[in-house]
Amino acid sequence: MAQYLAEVDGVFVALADPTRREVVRRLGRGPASVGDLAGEFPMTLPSFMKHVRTLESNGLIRTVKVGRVRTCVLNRERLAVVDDWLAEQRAIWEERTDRLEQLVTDLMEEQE
Amino acid sequence: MAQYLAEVDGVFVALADPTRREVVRRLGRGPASVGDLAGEFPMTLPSFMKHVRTLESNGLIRTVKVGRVRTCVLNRERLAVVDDWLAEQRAIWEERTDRLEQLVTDLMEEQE
DNA sequence: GTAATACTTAGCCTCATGGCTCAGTATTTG
DNA sequence: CAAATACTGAGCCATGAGGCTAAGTATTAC
Repeated sequence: MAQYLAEVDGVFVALADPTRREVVRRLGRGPASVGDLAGEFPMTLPSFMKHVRTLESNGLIRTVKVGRVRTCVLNRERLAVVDDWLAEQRAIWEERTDRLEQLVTDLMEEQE
Repeated sequence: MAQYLAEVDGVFVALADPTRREVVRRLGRGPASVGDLAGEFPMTLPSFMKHVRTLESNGLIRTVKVGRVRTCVLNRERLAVVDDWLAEQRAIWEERTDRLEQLVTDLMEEQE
């Protein structure tokens, strides 16, 4: 469970960076080499590689090196961590019988 | 659209911190004062307040101060930003006709 | 009206993040 | 085999995030 928490944290942290989210999006269209991916971002290769490693160490992508080219592949199942977290939030909300926040929110909007 | 990107970024950044995710979860059960929320975390009130402000400025919660007590309320709709992002990823994936990554992933697993 | 409560503000400190350069290493290519 | 390619490793640097203390303000309680 502490393990689980660490995993959730890693995934959210990995996705908190716009470059990394863009890599995930790009890899959604299909695998790509580090070099090709890097070409789409305004930074040097070593800098970009850090993002690749972050994504890989948090399980969002997998990579393989063949010859001198490292190919990156999206690990779609990993996005389920985010999905699950959202589902959990919804479940907590749905447990509630009252809907106090709606009331409060409405009151707050009236003040504007 | 740049506006949209900034919003997505803010929400992901806000959720990248475990304390803030926990606050979101806690507020899912109902509104709470800053003091009550802070009591659940091992940090000082000023430190905790920064998290509250981050959540509020990124639209994940709303707060109102009545007398000397500031009450926090979850803004559930804001989680849709994450939901939408995930849906977008799924849509990108589903556009694809081939399923090359599955092949690559399978090949990689065989190597282990 | 004094004291306690519940934040707020200001300012400081440390470490992690994200970017860079420069110098490898390993693979192709010509 | 020499040169180009595609990373990789090491190390530096600036910024910002997240934590702290100390002091201040506004409300409420006694």
